[in-house]
Amino acid sequence: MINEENIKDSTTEQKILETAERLFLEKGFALVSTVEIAREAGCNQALVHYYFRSKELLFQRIFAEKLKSFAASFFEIDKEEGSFEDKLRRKIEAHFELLLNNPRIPFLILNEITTNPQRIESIKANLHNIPVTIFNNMQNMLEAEEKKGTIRKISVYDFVLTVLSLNIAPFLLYPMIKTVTGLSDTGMSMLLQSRKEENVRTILNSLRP
Amino acid sequence: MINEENIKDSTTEQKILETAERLFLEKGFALVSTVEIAREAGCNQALVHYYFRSKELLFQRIFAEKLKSFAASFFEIDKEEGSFEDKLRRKIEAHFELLLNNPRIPFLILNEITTNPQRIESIKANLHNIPVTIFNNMQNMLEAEEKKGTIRKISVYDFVLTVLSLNIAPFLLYPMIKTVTGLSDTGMSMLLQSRKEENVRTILNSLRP
DNA sequence: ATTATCTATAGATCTATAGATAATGC
DNA sequence: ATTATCTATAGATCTATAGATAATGC
Repeated sequence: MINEENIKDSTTEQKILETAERLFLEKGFALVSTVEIAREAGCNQALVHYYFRSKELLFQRIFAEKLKSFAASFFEIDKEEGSFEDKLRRKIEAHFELLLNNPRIPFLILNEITTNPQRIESIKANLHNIPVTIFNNMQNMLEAEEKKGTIRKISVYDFVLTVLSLNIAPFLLYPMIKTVTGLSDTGMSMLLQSRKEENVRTILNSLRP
Repeated sequence: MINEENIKDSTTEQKILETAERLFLEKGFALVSTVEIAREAGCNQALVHYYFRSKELLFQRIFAEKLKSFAASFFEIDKEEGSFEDKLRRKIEAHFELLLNNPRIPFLILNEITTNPQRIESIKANLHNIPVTIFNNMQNMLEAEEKKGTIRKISVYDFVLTVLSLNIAPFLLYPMIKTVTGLSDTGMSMLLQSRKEENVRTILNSLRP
């Protein structure tokens, strides 16, 4: 039996999409041309427009998908049981794991939001009210723990920003860290791997009363 | 007595430099054209090249200066006396204050390093071996405290990355935070102001044994 | 004389589309 | 017939420079 997915993966359309994704993640929207996408995909430049109409639409499609993965890993409700600490650890690690598998997502999102602020609205629409729900959930958890005396008082916004800061920064700073430390690719992936644990420790420690 | 500085500030050359700085900080190198710089500076486009030869040279000049401020606030040796905690607090706050006064520096540096990796080498050259000295100093301080039992064991790299992550992220995420929270400019500057204290608390707390 | 400013333009992109040709599906 | 692919090109940039003109400093 032939796998339809595999056949489709080898079409020109799919190749253009994959190439565009790679290039956009590498350089951001503005620095990638449809000429370059076509060249790297091994096809004619007109085909990029034939399949995706415009550079903007091609980008939006990729961007929306990446944004969704990112948000999902961060805002997903954790249904599994466990202590506050266990659940928190799982949340941080799941988010960090997504970034390990998609290390350029933070740059793409940041770059696009900063240089093209009106795109934020489409982001908000894309996420619906998931963030609000999660913020509320998280706030309840934090307040409950605080009452139990197991953690210090902290606003849910500060808390979320701390987690986000610690998790995305190593990926944003990747090129700088690599140069300053002189580490190889293997060395860098070991550094990132150990950073996951360090972030969990830092966050849990910082919450203590 | 006439102030020469003020006269120079009003020259076309100075106006081009200031406009370019504002625009580069706002959008990064690639998204700013010399046409736009000239228009906003109120002069002819050819003048941008007359005074600065090329867009690249104009950018480098601005970039080098911004990078220097950023590095200085982070790597400056703290000569004042005080406890480990006091010195650390001063360091974190000084860095955060610089960012409050130059909120777009992290974006500029990050964007430029990511899209133009070979520029990192010039950065390294620019900083000489200041970072190494500071890393060593910091490591000694951390080890001494660890021996006293006042803080947990932590590598100096992890520690620096934590401080950097927490301090730069609020500025990088500024547009996103503003949209998600719906805060006004005043509200945002209050949030950032309180974030400084929160970062100090988070970092000190996270170091406890 | 020298420096500052402008006009005009060469040459290199880049996006998007029109229209021709080739490949594929009934 | 329909879909995929290519050639060619219009129209809009953008950077950088050549060369003319205006302003300023001796």
